[in-house]
Amino acid sequence: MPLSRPTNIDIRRVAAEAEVSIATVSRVFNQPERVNGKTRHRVLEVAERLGYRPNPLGQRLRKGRTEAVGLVIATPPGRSADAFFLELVAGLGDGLGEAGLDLLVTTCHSHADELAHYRRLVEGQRVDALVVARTRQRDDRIDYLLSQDIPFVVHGRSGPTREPFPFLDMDGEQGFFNATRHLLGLGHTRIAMIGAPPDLNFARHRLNGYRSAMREAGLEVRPDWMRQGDLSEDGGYRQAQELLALPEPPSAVLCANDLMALGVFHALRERGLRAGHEVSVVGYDDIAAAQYTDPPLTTLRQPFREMGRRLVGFLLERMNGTPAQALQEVWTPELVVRGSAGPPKGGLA
Amino acid sequence: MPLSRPTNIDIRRVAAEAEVSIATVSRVFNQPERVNGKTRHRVLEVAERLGYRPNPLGQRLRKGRTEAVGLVIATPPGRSADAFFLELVAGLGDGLGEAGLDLLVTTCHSHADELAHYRRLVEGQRVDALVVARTRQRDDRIDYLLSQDIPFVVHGRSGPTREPFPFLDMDGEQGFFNATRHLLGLGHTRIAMIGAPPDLNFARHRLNGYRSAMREAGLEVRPDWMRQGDLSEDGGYRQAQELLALPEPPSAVLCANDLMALGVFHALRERGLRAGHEVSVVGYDDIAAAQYTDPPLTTLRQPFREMGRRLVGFLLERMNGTPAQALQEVWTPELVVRGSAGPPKGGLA
DNA sequence: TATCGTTTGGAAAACGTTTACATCCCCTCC
DNA sequence: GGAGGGGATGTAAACGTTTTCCAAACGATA
Repeated sequence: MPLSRPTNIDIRRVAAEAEVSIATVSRVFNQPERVNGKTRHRVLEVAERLGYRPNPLGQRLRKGRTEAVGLVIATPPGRSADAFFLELVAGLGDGLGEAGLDLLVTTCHSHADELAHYRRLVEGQRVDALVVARTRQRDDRIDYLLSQDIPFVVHGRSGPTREPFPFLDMDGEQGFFNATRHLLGLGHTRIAMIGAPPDLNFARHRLNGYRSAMREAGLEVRPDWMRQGDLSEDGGYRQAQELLALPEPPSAVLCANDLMALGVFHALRERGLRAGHEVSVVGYDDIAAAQYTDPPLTTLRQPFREMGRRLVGFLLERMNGTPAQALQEVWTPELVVRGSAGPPKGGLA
Repeated sequence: MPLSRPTNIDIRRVAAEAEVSIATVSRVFNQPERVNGKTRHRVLEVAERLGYRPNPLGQRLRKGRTEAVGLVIATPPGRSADAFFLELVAGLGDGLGEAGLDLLVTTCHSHADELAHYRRLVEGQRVDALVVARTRQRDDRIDYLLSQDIPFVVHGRSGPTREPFPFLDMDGEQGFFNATRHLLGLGHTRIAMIGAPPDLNFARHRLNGYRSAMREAGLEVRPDWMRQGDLSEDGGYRQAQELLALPEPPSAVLCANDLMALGVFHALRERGLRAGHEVSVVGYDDIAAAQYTDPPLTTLRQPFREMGRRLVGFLLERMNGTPAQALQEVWTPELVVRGSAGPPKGGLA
C-alpha cells in the first residue's frame, strides 16, 4: 500500500495550527516583509512541519494566470520530427524552469491545423504566453497572436507585420557569406549553391549571403549553379546529380541544409568522387549526423539551446512590459570546419 | 491596437443572458442530458454568440485536476539530447491532445537532479499523471511514484518493484536474437557483439538475445568477441579497433546502438574495409543518420511514436482504474535491412 | 382530485488562494 | 491627553467553476 500523499493540508489548516488568519499565512509566502518576524517564523515552522505547499490550482485561479508557456511543434506523420525542436525545448525548459514556469508542448501534423493549435492554447486559456518556431515569410500565427494581445516570442523572423514582436533569429545571410568566403579562401571559384524553397523566409537570406560573397570576390554566379532543393536528402541528391552532369561542374557546393549535403555526398560516392577532395561540400544546421559522415561535414551551427534560453529571457521581459522593439536579436551562425571542404583539386573534367 | 481578447465572459454572464441559473449553464456543458432540449438550445445559442468557453482555471480548481501529464526529458549539457525523446513526445502529444490533456515537459541535466523534477511535478501538484522514460535496472523514480500513489506509465522496464506498474518496452532480447539469426542466415559464423554498460537494463536483454541465437546455432561465442561499449561513436570505434586487431577477427559485428555502429564504420574505413562487404555491421535504434551512412545501416527500429500513443492509452486506462498488470506490453523491434550487412567474404586475414 | 414519481432548474456550498480594506494597538508628537 | 501615524493582523470578497441538495412543476395514476 502506498504512503498516502500529504493529505491536502490547505492554508486554513496552517492558519489554525499557527493561530493566525489565512491572510497572514498567505502573506508569509507572498510578501514576507509585511509580516512580523516572530509570527513569520511560527507560520513557517508550522507550514514546514505540516508539509504545506500552496495549491497551484488555487493560486492560478486567483491570479488569473496559468504559469505555463506554450510551444507547438511540427511532427509530420511520415518522417521523424526535426531534431532542432528538441534542442530548442532543452533551452526553453531550462530557462522556464528557473523562472518557475511550465512548458506546455502540443504537437501538430500539418501546416493547416497549426493555427488551430494556437487558438486552442490561447482561447482555451491554457497558457500565459507562447513561443513560435519555424517562421514563414507571411506567418498567420504571428498575425493571430498579435491580434490576441498575448505575450509571445518568435524563433526566426517574418515579413512585415502591423506591429513589432520580439524575435531571435540566425543570420543566414551572414552565415552563407562566411561559408562562401571560407570556400573562396580555400581557392574555390566555381561554387554552386543548392537553396531552399523560396516561401521559407530563410531561403532568401541564405541565397543573398552566397551571392554577395561571390560578388565581392568579383566572381560569376552562373544560373546553372543556383539550384533549388527541397531540404531533403533525396532533393540534394538529385540536384547534385544535375550539377555534376554539367559541362563545367562546380568544385564546391553550398547546401541550404545538412540533409541536402548528405544527398550530395551520396551523388559523389556514386561517381567515385570524395567530398572534400574532388568536390567540397558545406551544409547548414550541424545535425547530429554531420559529425559522423565520411568525411565529417563542414557546416554552420545554430546554437538552438542557447537560443531557447535567450527566448525565455525575452519572454519574461515582454511579460514585464518591455517593448517588443527592444527584444529583437539576430545571431551569426558559427562555421564548423570539418573535412568536407578542402582546397580544389583538378579532379573533375 | 490589438482587438481586445473576448473580455472575460463568464458563466454568470451567459446565465443572465439566457435567463437561467449558472447551474444550468454548467449542466449544458457537462451533463447535457440533464437539461431540457429547449433551454439547452437557448443556452448554447447564447454561449456561442458571446463566445463563452468555460475557464479551465476554474474547472481545474473545482475538479482538483490539472488536466496535464508530465514528462521529464534528459538534456545533458554537453551533447545534444536523444532524438528518441522527440519521437516519444510526438506520440504522447498526439494521444494526449485527443484526450484533451496537456503535456508538460520539464528538462533535467544530470541523473542526480532527475528525481527532484519528479518531486516538483508531483508534490507541487502540477500534473495528474506522469510518463517515465529511460528506465534503469533499479529506478528510484518508479519507487517514488509508486509511493506517491499517482498514475504513471513507463517507457521501458525495470527491476522488481514492490508493486506492479504499467509499462511498454521493446524486446531487445528478441530483437538481437532476430538480428543474430539474420547474420547467421547470411552465412556468418564469426559474430561479435559490442554491448552496453551493464547497469542499463536493456544491456542484459540485448546480450541474451545474441547469446541464445548463437547457442541455438551451436556456435561458439568467444569472450574476445563480447565487448562492452559506452554507447558513443567513439566507444564503438575503439572496440572495433580491438576486434579488428584480433588474430581471428569477426566477420560481423552487432552493436547495442547505432552510434557505436557508426564508430565501427569509422574503424573499418580507416583500414580500407567496407561495411557490408568484408565486415557486416548491425545497429540498434534506427537513428536518422542510419539511412544516410555509406552503406546505409542495417538496424533494429523502435517505433517510438506509436509507443507514445500506446502509452497514453495505458495512462488513460490507468487513471480509470484498470489494474497495472493489465497494462504491460513488450513489443518486438523491426529489423530494417539495409546495406551494412551482407554475406561474409574471405576478405579478412 | 389527491398522490406520487420524474423532470427540470435554482440556491448555495465548496475548491484554495490572494488582496483590498478595516481594525487594532502602540508609539510619537504637539 | 488627544490627534495622528504606522505597523501587524484579521475580515471578507473575489477568482470561475461543478455539484449536492431542494423545490417547483408536471404528467400520470388511483
